[in-house]
Amino acid sequence: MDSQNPKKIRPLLEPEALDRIDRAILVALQQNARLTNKELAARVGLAESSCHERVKRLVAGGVVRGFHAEVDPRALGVGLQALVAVRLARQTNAAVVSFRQAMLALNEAIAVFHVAGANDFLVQVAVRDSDELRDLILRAITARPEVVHVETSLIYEHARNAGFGAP
Amino acid sequence: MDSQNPKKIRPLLEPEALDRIDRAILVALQQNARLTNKELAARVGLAESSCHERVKRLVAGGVVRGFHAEVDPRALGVGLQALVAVRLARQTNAAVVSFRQAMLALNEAIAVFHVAGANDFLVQVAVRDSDELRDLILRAITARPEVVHVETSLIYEHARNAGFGAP
DNA sequence: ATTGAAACATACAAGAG
DNA sequence: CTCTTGTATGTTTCAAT
Repeated sequence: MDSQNPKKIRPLLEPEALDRIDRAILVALQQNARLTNKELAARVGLAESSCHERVKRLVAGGVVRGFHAEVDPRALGVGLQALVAVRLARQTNAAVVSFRQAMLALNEAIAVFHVAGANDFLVQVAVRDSDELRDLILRAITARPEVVHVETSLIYEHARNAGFGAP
Repeated sequence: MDSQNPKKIRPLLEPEALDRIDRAILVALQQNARLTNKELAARVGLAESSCHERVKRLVAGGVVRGFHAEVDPRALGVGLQALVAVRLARQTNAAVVSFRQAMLALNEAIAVFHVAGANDFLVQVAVRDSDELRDLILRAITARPEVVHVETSLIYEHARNAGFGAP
């Protein structure tokens, strides 16, 4: 980890810290990304033009990575969710990359965590029922040669924190 | 679990299945919730007014739960994320509810999974550094009387699946 | 359900205080 | 940062199909 040998020249985002208003904007847009600039400006106590500028800066600077609609999985007929903990035989780069890609290629996968700990991956999946879950795990996970251990936990509830980054 | 004693009368969402166009709308809005209605209509091959109606229906019917901005945690100075697996002493309703609420009250918590398996909860947290992580866990999790076991996994990467519900 | 067009609102850019 | 002006763009309603 030599500072003279930077492996990744990352965009460095924002050297200047985000002020109180920026944070208020981020909190508001996390809760409702479809707020009009007008409403947003009123909430954070700014003129519309200033607010508009700030939002543009936050998006352009990569502070805001995107805007996403949250869809109820039950509406898509997949009311059963699970977290599948996976341990690989060896944590080589090739194994990690190929497993990760395979998981993201699954329509049933909602999110993939690559972690350091007892397991290597946690894959959040949504399926119709337990039959589909079993089938998915056997077909798409257990069957992979790099996988040596799988442990499944049904998800009762998945709550997101509304105001992340508030104070 | 008597069917004559339903604990929750849930909205029942949509009895009618979502058609191909609805799904296309959902996929598009998951990837970019800030698509203009105009662009969205063009993508799914509908007139603006029809598309607008459908989106309204999907939101009103609870199929779309909300629109959220995704914020880069590094921009907020919290570049270290972890998944904290927690086991409770007893899985009573009181213990589960109070632990859940306590976790969601933490600004460091991004998401809380209540699961069935070896553990009872998985809490996704974002902190500045490992010192803050240790402090958070000791102060807000381990210290709780209902908690009997905690296991922390650092998150190397958290990838979201773009087109959930595609086919 | 879907449509096109009118009526309304907003976003966005640029310049001045 | 705020205010303003201006224009382009987008949203929303509605009668008709």
